[in-house]
Amino acid sequence: MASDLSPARRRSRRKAARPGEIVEAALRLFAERGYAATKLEDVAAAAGIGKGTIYLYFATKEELFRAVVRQAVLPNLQAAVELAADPDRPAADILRVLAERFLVMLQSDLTAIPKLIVAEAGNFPALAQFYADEVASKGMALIRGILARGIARGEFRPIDLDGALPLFSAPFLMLALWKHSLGRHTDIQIDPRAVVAAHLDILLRGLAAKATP
Amino acid sequence: MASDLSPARRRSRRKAARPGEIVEAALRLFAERGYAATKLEDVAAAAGIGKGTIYLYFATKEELFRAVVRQAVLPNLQAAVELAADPDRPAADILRVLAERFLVMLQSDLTAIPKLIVAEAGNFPALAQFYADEVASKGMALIRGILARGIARGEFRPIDLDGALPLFSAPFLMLALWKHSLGRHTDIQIDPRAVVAAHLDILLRGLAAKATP
DNA sequence: TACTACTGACCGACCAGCCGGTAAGTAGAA
DNA sequence: TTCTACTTACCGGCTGGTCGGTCAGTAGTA
Repeated sequence: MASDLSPARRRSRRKAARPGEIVEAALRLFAERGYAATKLEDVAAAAGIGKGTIYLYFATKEELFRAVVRQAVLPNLQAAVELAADPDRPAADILRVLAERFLVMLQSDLTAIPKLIVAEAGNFPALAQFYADEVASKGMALIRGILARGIARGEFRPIDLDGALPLFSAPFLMLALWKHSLGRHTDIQIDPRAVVAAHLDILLRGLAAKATP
Repeated sequence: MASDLSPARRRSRRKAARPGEIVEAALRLFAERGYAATKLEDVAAAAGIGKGTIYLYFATKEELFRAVVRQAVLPNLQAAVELAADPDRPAADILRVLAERFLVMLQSDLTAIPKLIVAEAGNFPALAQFYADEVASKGMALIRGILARGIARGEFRPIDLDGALPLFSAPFLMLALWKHSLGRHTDIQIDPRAVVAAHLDILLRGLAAKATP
């Protein structure tokens, strides 16, 4: 990464690039160790800079945390909203594409964000609220819209929308958490592709209006 | 709780009861704040004793954590295993009873354990491994058995078992995490009963062999 | 008096945040 | 091109506060 400490390049000025590098390094370490157990000194080392430099760009550790969450979350959410807006696609199709995109995201550290939020919600109420409003709330509205459209068009049978809302995302959450916690410490193998395939298979069949061969 | 500090009753406590009281208080605080952010001094206060007393029963904070997890997890797991062992019940029935039991557990703080494990797996590999082997592994074996039996009997259609394994528990995990993190910091209401009902409805229909009216 | 469950002041390691100092880079003059 | 004067990104040793863990002492019991 950006950690080439060779004296030559060390002091090069990169004011514009620094914040992004720091956030990236912080995400990596937060994902691995959690917020409390991550030392800013280590974040600095991982970013290839000195500890003091972090404070040129972020006032406190907490603010760095907020930046990490914001940077990781907002672009992806935006993309998902746009996808779902397409009024011509069948609902089942949209769900499949969303699932596909998740599998790609699962390669990166982005999916550690839910783990961090879950762990630290109690200690950072403001951050929790931000996430609840910006991500959870919008995400649920998104799914609700897709399901409602599917029902309206006769793709899906009528169901209790409120109850069904969390069901689409639950397996994705589980896969994300697994990857960044237990999955690292056991031999049990979970194949995300298989899980997602089974999920779509069972969910779409469970939702389907009467006739599905 | 156990925090009656009236000098009269204070010393009359018996050695046998202490560990359980401490573990109970610790679970409450860990659930609320997470492991790192919980001070042993506060645990002691919540248990109505002095800080030093904790060290009469637990060598370190980490060992107390392990005790909390063990005490919260093992009895419930045992009960679930016994339930699933009943060879006469239809598979769908067993899943319904498990779901029902989860809703009861959700009233207590026990469901904060997954949150703690997810958050701290990276920092306590041994604990993560314990949980992976004792809970995740056994839990998955349990579900696998139930699904396999359902398929063998023609209740369920044949599906990819490995992929479908995590799907049953995913919504429960989500409900547990929601209750102990985001749910505390937002107005969004999620009704666990409705989610579980929708889950069983959709899952069982998605799994069902051909004929389901 | 002897015993023991318990206490809480204290210690030391740890780390977020600070700040005086360093040197990379720049611009203007010659 | 080269020198000098200046700016500022960057560094890392230090401090103050926090908290896990200790232990000499207290109070209840027999």
